[in-house]
Amino acid sequence: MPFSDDPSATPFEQVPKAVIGRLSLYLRELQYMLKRGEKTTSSTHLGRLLGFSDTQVRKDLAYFGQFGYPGIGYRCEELMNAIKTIFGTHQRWPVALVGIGNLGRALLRYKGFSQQGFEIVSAFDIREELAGTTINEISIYHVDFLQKIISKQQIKLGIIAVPSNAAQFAADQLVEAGVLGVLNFAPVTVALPPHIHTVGVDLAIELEQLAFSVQHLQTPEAETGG
Amino acid sequence: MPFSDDPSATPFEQVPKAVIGRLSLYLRELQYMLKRGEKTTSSTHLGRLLGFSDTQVRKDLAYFGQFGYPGIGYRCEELMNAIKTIFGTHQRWPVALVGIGNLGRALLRYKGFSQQGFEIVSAFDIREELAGTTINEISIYHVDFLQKIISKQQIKLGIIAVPSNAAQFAADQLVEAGVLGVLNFAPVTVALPPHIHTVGVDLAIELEQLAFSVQHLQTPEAETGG
DNA sequence: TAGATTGTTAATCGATTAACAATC
DNA sequence: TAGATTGTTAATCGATTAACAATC
Repeated sequence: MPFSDDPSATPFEQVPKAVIGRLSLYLRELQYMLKRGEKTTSSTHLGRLLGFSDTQVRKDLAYFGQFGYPGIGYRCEELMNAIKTIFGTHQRWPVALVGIGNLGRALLRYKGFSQQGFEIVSAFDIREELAGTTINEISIYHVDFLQKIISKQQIKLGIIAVPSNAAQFAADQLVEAGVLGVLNFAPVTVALPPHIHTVGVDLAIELEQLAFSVQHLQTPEAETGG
Repeated sequence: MPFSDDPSATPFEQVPKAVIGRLSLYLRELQYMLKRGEKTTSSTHLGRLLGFSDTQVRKDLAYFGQFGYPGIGYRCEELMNAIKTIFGTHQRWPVALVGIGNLGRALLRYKGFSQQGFEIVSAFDIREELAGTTINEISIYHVDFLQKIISKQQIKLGIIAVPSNAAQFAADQLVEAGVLGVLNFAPVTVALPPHIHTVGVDLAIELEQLAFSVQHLQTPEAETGG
């Protein structure tokens, strides 16, 4: 019964960043396989679904230990659980959201987060009239209470969905409240202390990448999947 | 007056994919600089804002030609225009949206697209009751009319914001209508012909990446910025 | 057994960085 | 001029791929 504290596992810092991105995709596929009642899969099968080579799938997983059975492949449920453990999403992560505009509202109602082990537990906006209301049973507070509430709830992940000119302020508030990871949907770079992790998602940039490819590239290999 | 058809430029197919991602970030920063009235910048300055080295900024730009002035740096407006030309966003791209749920509605109201040269010109949903309505002045049609409308409007980029189980159908429809690039927000991998470009944005996966970093990584280097 | 498939090593390929002459 | 900064080459570093013994 191999696992992520396998002696053959590579220290996490030495795992290429791209591997972590693909790991999420493997997890997603495994979850669909399980829904369809599939018990086992293989590196070839998983790779074909996602546009990667079988070698790459095996190598990626090998960074974390030995999960497969020669001659058989991988047991879907076992591998899914192993990957969830690597991400820490076998347990629930409470998340805070700042900014209840169009995008913020959509995020509050998005089903996909809870399916992957994340739950937005509190939301904040600067507009007084939103304070005290709820969306999808999630309470909205005035941003003045952000620090107190987030530090009390020991929330470690925050989502920024405010206008660009408020993004740095929102990020600073989150960090002061003890958040360690920030998912930033504002199309602006925020400057944060070195120990804080940031992922930026700029919706227009995603289209830009696509526009470049469509114009200039002939055959797309596997493009960004997450 | 250097430009992207510079003789020193590398063929687009040989440009590393990661470079294109960073190019979008350079463009975004340049636009903010211009708003602030800054006339010139340098590879060091641009790099520091984004967490890249000056060498990397210069090397990235060098794939496309010579845009800088030794001893001076880069003229913001000139470089911005050059990058826009590379992306093709000096002209407007019409875009189609499929799926008017929470996320679709947010995308219809999102200001960021038009700022970067994209415009959602038509939207589609399977629910009869939405057909004929508009959001943000964008007409919503029944998905039965998707092919006719998109091919007539010669739309080349499509956005998928439907539930996972409808994503493959939506993608197929878009491709049949002549779309060449698909931005997919459904948390599922869609299978498409080899000449079609896809970018997948899975909101939960972004949080997963963050969760991994927060748990296992000490000092984040520059993380995904777009 | 034969066929399938793993985990791992070594070889290849690609991307980043350091260094520096050329330029303003 | 001296200081700043580019574009580019060569060296380094990192990631992917091919090959294959081991296993079921």
